[in-house]
Amino acid sequence: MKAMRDVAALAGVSETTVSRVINGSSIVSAVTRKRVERAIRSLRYKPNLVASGLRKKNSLLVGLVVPEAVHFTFATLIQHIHQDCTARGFDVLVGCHGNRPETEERFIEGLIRRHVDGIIFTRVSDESRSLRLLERSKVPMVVIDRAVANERIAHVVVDNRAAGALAARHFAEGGHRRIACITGREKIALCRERLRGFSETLDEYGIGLPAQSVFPGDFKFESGIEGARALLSGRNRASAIWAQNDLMAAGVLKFCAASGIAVPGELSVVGMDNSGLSRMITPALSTVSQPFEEMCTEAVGLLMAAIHGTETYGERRMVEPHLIVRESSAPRRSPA
Amino acid sequence: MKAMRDVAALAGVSETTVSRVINGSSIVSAVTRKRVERAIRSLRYKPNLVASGLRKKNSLLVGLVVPEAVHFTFATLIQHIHQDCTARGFDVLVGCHGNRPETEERFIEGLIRRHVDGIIFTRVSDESRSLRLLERSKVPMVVIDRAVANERIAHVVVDNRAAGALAARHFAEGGHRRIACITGREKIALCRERLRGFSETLDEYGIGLPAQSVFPGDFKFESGIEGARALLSGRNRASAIWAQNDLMAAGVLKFCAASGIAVPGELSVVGMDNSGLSRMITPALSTVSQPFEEMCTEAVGLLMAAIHGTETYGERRMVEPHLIVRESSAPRRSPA
DNA sequence: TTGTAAGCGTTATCAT
DNA sequence: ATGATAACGCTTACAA
Repeated sequence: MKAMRDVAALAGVSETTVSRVINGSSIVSAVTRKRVERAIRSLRYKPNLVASGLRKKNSLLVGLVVPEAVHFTFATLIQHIHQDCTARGFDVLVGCHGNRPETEERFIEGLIRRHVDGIIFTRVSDESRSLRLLERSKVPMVVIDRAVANERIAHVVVDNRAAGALAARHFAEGGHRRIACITGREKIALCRERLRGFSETLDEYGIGLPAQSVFPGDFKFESGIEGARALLSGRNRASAIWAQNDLMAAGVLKFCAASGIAVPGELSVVGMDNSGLSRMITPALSTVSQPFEEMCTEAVGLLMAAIHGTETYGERRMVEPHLIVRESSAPRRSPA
Repeated sequence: MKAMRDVAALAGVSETTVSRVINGSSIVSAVTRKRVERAIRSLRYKPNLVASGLRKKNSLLVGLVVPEAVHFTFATLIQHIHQDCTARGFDVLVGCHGNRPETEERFIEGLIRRHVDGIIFTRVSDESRSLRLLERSKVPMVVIDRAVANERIAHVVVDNRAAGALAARHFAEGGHRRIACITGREKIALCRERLRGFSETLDEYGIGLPAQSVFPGDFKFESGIEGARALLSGRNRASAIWAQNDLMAAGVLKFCAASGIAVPGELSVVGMDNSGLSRMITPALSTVSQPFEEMCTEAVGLLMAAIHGTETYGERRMVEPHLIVRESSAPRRSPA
């Protein structure tokens, strides 16, 4: 691979001058510039980012740590964050921690060794151990999607309480009274927030949410099926279920299809995420949409600010979810 | 950030010795080793991979270039390749080209500047322009999933002809005679291969595949809907449709649900990929499964061989698809 | 077993 | 406007 030295030799100038031409850093006469540019082209010279990174103490690299890649939410984060980062000249190093704290920690440590310029981060859960590691390392970082309130870390989240409220209000205004919820793992703060918003809004309508109407799921399709089985068996079964993500809501629909329960005739179902899935299944899924693109833009914006020296500790960006009503939810037909 | 020099000073040895302790490269006496290790811990020293990479001429970095992240196939590739690479000590730089040749080229060029150790690559299409760039740069690389026969590049593919054959045989043996196909973009060789396997297998059964029974889709959900509309309208409509991916097959099911066409009663549908979606929709989708995990293992294996100096130009690994029959396909009920 | 010195390919500083 | 030189943080001869 050709180096700057070769270009300098061919152009008959010093390496310094070549560097100046490439970086446009300082004034170079028009003639030398032409000569250097010609030499660069003819040698097909490509600057070595490793060397310049070592010297300039940057890497033009952003580390993105997510739980997994095969998952609508995180695939979407990868997509948009990648988009915004490359638009600003940064490449993206992706790490999946598979919800294992050790893996998360190992990965973060690797990013630090690699001197990435910044990190965007969806943690395993409240139990994540990487935080102090990161605070010590002084690498600019932004937490996205799974944040914990009152931490001294910049973070971007959807208003999860509002998300719960949207679903609750939709059901309550539709005349539903026997309302249930399938949650994600309790160790993840946003699941508690969503449930809180859901529950307190039902309260406002004078509708209770007894413990047996809350099924503890894990964000996976199968737990939606299990949740539906639990919430729809026995007497006094639910007439409306909010699943805290679309995958579990799809599980509910699957259970209903298999059990001959009409949706939305006998049961209204709402999910969350507005994943591609929600348009594809039948009936099309009503859902609480997260503005992922906006979240990612905010996250990358915050990170870039931090990279350029702005203090962002504890900064919080909260974006608003909205309800998308499709076919899986409807007002209650007959009175309770 | 602490450097080796600080460790050396604290331990009272030379930087060389510190390096030796860290790399285990050469013999160090037990006592010095202890001293150095203690110094490393107490300073929380982390080796700078940029500096060592510059010197050792490696980066422990693999570039993975795919069309997009929000897509079952490519998300799966990201997941497994990431898994296999990190297991071998490599981090993964992900780039999405969005099926734009310029973006693809720009991204590849960036990877070369960054001196990644290897590249795994799903090209835009047969029209991709990055190939000569890569050949010149001598960066080890492996093409996955969208390969073109007879290129002097290592590649890993599923046997796409066999995939088409599996679907065709399934329909033919089920007594279907009016059989149709929704393809992906013709510029992608694997779509032509799939169609070829499908068509020639139908031939073996004495079943024709007239041009109007082949709908040119684009791998997206919507084109599945359009394809179904086209193939199921008019007289003599298809009794079986193979969509070249699950997304389009889901579109077909959506169209049927909306049009009151019973699946599999009136129409059998088979997809391809065995995406998560296929289990979730109703009826559950029969599909031709690609062994992604195996493909990724092969790809990473090939790449690592190349990185370690083995010549892999033109090497081809072909893995076998298999048919998964779920609810969306069944033998024809009544005689033609 | 340990250390010295040179070098990886850039860029920053200081001269000229 | 251009160049010489040192430095970024590490590893690898080579020497001791």
